[in-house]
Amino acid sequence: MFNIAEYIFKKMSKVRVRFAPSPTGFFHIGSARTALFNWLYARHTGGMFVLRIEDTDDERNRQEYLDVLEDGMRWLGLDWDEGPEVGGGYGPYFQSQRADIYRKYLDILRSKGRAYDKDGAVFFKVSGKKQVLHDAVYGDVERTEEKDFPIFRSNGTPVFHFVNVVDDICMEISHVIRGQDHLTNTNKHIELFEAFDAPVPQYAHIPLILKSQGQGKMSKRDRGALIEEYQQKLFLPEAVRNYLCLLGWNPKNDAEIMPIEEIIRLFDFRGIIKSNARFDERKMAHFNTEYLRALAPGKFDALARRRAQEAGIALPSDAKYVDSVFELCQPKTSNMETFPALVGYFFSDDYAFDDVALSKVQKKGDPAERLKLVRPIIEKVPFDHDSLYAALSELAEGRGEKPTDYFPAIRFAVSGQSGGADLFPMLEILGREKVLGRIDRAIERLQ
RNA sequence: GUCCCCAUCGUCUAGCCCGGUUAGGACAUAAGAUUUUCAUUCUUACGACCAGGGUUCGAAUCCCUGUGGGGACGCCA
Repeated sequence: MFNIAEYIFKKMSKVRVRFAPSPTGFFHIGSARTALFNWLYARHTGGMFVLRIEDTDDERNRQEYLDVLEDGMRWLGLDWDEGPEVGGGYGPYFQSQRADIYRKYLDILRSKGRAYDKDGAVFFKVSGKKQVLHDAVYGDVERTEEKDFPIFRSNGTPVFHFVNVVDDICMEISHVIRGQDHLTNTNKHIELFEAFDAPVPQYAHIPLILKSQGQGKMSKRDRGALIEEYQQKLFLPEAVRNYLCLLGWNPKNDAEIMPIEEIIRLFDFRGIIKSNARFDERKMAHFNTEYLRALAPGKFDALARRRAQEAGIALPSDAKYVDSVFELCQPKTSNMETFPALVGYFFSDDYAFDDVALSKVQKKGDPAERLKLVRPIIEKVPFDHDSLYAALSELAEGRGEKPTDYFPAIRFAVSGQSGGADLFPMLEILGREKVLGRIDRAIERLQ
């Protein structure tokens, strides 16, 4: 759908936002959410999303750490318009390559008498005036920055507050969307912008993500805190992204699971929440399940194969067999972590008999007895749903029971479990011979 | 310690700006219905306006105080 008004609006957009992480070797969920909100705002307004790397620490193996970050962002679908790999007219996009620029800007401050040396470092002289920050989320916040602060260390390297502001000026950043932990730092930044006679960008501080349990904000060590975890566990990135959108933002219409295009359309500062949000891995898991079940079969198939191989399941060369198993099990899949257990018995006769499952099955009568009665049916009756069900019904009726009374025992014999794929399709996929063998083996083991 | 921000079910939140709702939705939990097993789905239940003062005929909504939670005060970013 082409909307001419929207097209013109986006062409005229001067919005430039940036995500400026320092490569630490981790991609924290809070950082990811900050990147996401910047990206959403850029896409909503038709502006530019800049990725700038704050790599001032030379000690680290930058490439490897950078890869984690870039992989994570690509995985989440957060493509940047300017920055590493893609370039742009405001480079370089690595702070480690901008030393000359920082010296130049330091000279400006010196010439204005706003910078002075102390203990070998360079300090910025604050105005000491009360300032009002007009934050797009928190409204007007009054505060005074009282202490001069260092902008160059005694080893000659520039400090975060300084480089952050200088880069934002150089890159013509129009909106700064960042974590609420920077709210009180903003006074330092405004002081700096004003000292350079540069326009202060529009700020939008977003709430922090708190640990699901205990005190404080989410830290690297908390479970579920790293994007890498979700990549490894084969979460669907769309699900993670969708959940993250709703942590600290709300579309005000009760919608939760929705396509990213819809979120981009609805995203605005008005919907951003002021209070910090606690991370809920259960809700996140629910989103993942929903997305998994709605996934196009071809995509699910690829994911399933990857997970099966990872789990050491030897998939047969018969692609039709594998496909039919995955197709049958997709609606029962809640996550890819436990997926191997869901399908393992389709690919190996060496599957475990689950104790908990067994006790459930035993509540419906002695499974060994039931299997003995079922065996002749499996052996002789045509191996299709209608015939098997009819024969099972007849058997049950003769004993004053229902056919479903026999389901759990059969399922358990064939899969070692009490739940999983639909029973008859499962039997048909496995085939008569295998089912028979498994029933015999189960009778033996259960006696 | 100083400063800043926040405050609705266990959790994420709508409602608040512009006072009048049986305070709505989602996750989780429980029960029931549907189902040819297991699931799904559907229905229902459970469950909240932090406290105290104002203002008002009337306060979740406006004001103040307290309490609680979070954050910032680094030659970290």
